[in-house]
Amino acid sequence: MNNISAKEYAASNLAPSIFYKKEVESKIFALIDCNNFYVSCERLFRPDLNNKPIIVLSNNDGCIVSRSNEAKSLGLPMGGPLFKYKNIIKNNNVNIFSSNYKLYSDISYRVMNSLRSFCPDIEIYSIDEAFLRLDKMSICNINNFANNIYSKVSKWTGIPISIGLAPTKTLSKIANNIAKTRSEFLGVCNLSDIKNIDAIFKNMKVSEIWGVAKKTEAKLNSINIFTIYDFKNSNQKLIRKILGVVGERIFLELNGVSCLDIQEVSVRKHISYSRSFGEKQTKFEEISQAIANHTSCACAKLRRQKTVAKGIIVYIATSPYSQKENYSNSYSIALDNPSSNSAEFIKKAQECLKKIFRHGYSYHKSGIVLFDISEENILQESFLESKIDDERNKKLMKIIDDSNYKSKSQILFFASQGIQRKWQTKKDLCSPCYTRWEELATVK
DNA sequence: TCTGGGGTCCTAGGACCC
DNA sequence: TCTGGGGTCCTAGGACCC
Repeated sequence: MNNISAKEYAASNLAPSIFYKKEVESKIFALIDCNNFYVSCERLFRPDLNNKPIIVLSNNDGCIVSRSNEAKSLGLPMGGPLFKYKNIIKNNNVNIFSSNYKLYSDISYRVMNSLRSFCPDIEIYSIDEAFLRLDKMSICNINNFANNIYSKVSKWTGIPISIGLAPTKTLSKIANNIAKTRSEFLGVCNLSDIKNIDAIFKNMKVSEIWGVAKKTEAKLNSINIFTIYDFKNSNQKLIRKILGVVGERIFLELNGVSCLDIQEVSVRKHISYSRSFGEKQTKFEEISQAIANHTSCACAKLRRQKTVAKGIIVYIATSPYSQKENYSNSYSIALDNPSSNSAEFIKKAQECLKKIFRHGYSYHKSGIVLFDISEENILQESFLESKIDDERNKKLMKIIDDSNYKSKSQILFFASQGIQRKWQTKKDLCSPCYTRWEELATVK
C-alpha cells in the first residue's frame, strides 16, 4: 500500500474519505510508553516505595522531572523547581531521588529489547517510549497481541507500561494518553475500537496533541479551536496558513492520514554536552576543567557512533535567574580536518574559552557543541597531517574508550579534566546503580 | 540560597550567483 | 535614463519533544 504524503494529499482532488479508509486499513502503530519511567526504575529495586509518593530530580537536583501518581496528586508539577515545593514534600514524606541515568539507561535497554522481540519494526523514540509498526506482521487479533506485550513486558522487566494503538503516530500518542489516564482501558487502548471517539475528543484540549504546545495552542484558540475535536474538524487550508506544514501534518494525522512513519536510527547531527555547576564558579581554571570534561564526554559519544566533527562551540553563562548583571557568550572554532580526537578538541575548546571568559562574574553553566558531524569512513585524508600520528591517536582513543567502557566509569581521563572537580554537578540523593555488579542490591 | 539537558525540524531572511 | 528576479545555500531563531 502506498504511503500518501501530506503534500500529495493536499495536491490531490480525491475525496478525503477515500484516503481515510485506505490509510486506516494500511497502517497500525503502537506507541508503548513506560509509566513514570524514572520513578518506576527506582521502585524496581525498592519495592517498599510502592504506593508512596516519589519524585526524581533533574541534574544538579534542580527540577522535578518524574513523579509517581501519588506525587502527582499532591500537586507537584512536572519541571517545577524543587525549592518551591519544599513544604509539600516535607509535609507528605515525599521520597526524593537525584537522577541516576546509568540505571535508567540499563533498564530502558531491557524494555526496548523486550519490545523488539515482539516486533522488529521499532523506533526507539526516547529513553521510555517506542513506536512499533504492526500492520506489516501477520497478526490475527491486534488487541490480543497488544495485551500480550502489555503483560509480558511488565513481567519481564518489572516496569509498568501503557499501549496506544491507532492508524497514525499522532493518534497512537492520543490513544496512549487515554490508556494511561482511564483505568477502564486496563493499560491498552485501541483507538479504532472506540465508538464514541468524538465525545472523548470534545473533552481533550488541543495541547494534549503531540506537537501542540503553548504557542500553537494560543494560535488555535484565537481561531476558536479549543479541543481535539475542533482541530480535527477544522479547515485544512486555514491550518496550513496559520501553522505551516507542521500544523497541516498534525491535522492530517488526526484525520487518519499517516504522514509520519517509523524512523531509522540515524547519526546525531550535533552532539552537545553541558552542565550547571554544583556551585557558582568564578575561576578560569575550574571552568576550563569542566569544559575539558564536557569535550571529552562528547568526543567519546562521537566515536561511539563512528563519526567525526568539523568544529566545536564553547559557551558559558551566568544564571538567568540571578539579580546581578548577567553575562553569556560563545565562541566556535573549525578544525582544518574533521576529527574525533579528544585531545585535539580539548585544545581548541580551551582556546575558545580564553576568548569568552571574563573575570568578575559568577558562572552558572558551561557547555560545548560538536558540529558538522559526518561519518568516519568517508573522512578525507589530509595532505598535511602525518598519517602515523593519526594512527597513534586513534589507538590511544580506543584504549581510553575500551577501558572506560569496561569499568563503566571514567577511569582514564585527561589531566585537563581535573581531579578535584569543584564544579561538579550536585547529585546528593542518588540511588545505587543496581544493574552493575559492584552495586547490586543486597538481600538481608 | 536553591530553577536540567539533549535533541529535531521548520522558517525567515540575508548573501550570493547568474 | 531605465536599476530584475529566481534559485540556492547558509544561519539564527522559534517551537516542540522527552
